[in-house]
Amino acid sequence: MAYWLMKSEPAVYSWEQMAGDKKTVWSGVRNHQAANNMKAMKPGDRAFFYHSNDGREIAGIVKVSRPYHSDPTDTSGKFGMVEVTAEKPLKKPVALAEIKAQPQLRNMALVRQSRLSVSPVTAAEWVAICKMGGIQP
DNA sequence: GCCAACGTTGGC
DNA sequence: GCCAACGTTGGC
Repeated sequence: MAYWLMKSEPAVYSWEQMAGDKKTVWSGVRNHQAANNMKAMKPGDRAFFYHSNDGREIAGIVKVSRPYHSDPTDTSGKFGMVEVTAEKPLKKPVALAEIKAQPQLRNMALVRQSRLSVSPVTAAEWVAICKMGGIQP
């Protein structure tokens, strides 16, 4: 069981839409590092749903419901996608500023590589953020 | 709106 | 294979 973080601009696709849709495919990723992270995902893995740009906070949790497979929006055939299902919102969204203020979270991929749209999360980071978000890990 | 980080492209 | 130019992401 691994943990991840997936970014979305709320103006494009928000947590509210994610929760309404129940599940969605994470298409459109065109970065190899992000794609490799999705490749490593297994059904049942969980990911934080992060609002980038406008919001800058973790809003909810999704679960991987289908492993990496080809992305029909990529005509080159190089990139794939996973399918994720909304699990639950955080009781209290966790802002990027709060994450940066926590010494034990300073090494998060989210902080260190701000442009990476799909990044790994360690078990310790997962637990700490769930606690900050007011939910059970 | 600005800019840092970083990926990609293309000339050589 | 190197590197300058350029485009994009995303925080501030």
